[in-house]
Amino acid sequence: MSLRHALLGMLADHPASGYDLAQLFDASLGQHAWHARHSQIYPELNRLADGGLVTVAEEGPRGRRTYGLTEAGLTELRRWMLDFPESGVVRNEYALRLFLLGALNHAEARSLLERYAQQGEEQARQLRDLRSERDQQPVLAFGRLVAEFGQRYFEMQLDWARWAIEQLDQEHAAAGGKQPPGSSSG
Amino acid sequence: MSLRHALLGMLADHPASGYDLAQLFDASLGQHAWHARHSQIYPELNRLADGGLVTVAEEGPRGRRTYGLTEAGLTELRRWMLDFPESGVVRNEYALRLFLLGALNHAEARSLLERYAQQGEEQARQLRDLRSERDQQPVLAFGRLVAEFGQRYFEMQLDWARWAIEQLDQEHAAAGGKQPPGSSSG
DNA sequence: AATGTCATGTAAGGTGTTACATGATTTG
DNA sequence: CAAATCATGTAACACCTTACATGACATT
Repeated sequence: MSLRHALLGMLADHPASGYDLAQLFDASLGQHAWHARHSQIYPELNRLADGGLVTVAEEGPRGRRTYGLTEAGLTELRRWMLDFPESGVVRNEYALRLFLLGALNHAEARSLLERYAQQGEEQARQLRDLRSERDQQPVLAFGRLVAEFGQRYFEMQLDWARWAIEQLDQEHAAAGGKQPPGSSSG
Repeated sequence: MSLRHALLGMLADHPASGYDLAQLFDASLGQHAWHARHSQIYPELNRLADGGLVTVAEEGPRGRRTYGLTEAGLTELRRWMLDFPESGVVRNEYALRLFLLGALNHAEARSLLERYAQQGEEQARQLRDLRSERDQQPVLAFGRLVAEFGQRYFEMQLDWARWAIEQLDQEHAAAGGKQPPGSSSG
């Protein structure tokens, strides 16, 4: 049940409404860590409130409810954060494609890897730009650390993709450009 | 619907039974890309067979059915592989904890980051060892590329975690060791 | 006044996990 | 022959997405 802990964690940083949290997922957490829609967020916030882990800190216009963490909520969040699991949920559609690269022929695999390289380059640049805007403070308290992680991740992706393309080209050349899809010269 | 493409992709490498595929998820794909249990795999294989994307290539003892890809299955797999989505599914319980680091105090955050460092070190070493066993050929055709990706990923995680610990310690020292949980000096 | 954004909710259906269930074959 | 592993399946429940639904407030 990572959704509830994601919500608790965001509220630990600062009080927010379900609407705010949905936007935070879209803008920040959702690309790399976890995502949820408002249809999942609102019921979960109500359950958390029923369980006494969060509380309505403020009511605003249009029925807006700003939630804050309770002591119990913070305790539960910390417990979960420090309970580092042997194997946790990891799902990544992009990484999945890498694992299955063998299904493509040389040209196809190359084009896929080039998109990985391009994506890595773009995203790394975006994060670098974001960080250089000194007046802008991060969305979450330790956003700086996370942004650095993201930047390093995408730089790694770029470097790796370039390396992988080289490998592919070498194998292709060695096989005389006749290598059928699925065959590998380990 | 990434599960079906994960299955198609694994079968593109070599024919396998539902049992084999479940083991492949556990041993390889599941840690980084995608995971599924046998209770999800068997029904999906039957649906894929009904749809003509896979076919029973061989029947063995204990009702074992070895599936292979059909032409239609390979076509669908390639279509999906090259249809690089703007935003795909990414879920990562470990990365989520990083985003929420602000909920912890200095000592707690430090201990979490140390575990990230340790995990990065161990996993990178494992992959390095695996690759140095020259006689051992990879599980999937392009397993070599994926292993390299994994190794670079975990090395990055290790380096980043060490850097993040330094940052944390510096902030802690600057705040005179009195920094309450949740406050950051951006 | 119309349009856009803010704000919350429910319902239906698809995806994924845990638990239950069964039996064949292999190994010690 | 006992235990482990191989091999497939179903059922109940939890989680997540898409679509439907409503209304308040802000902007033009």
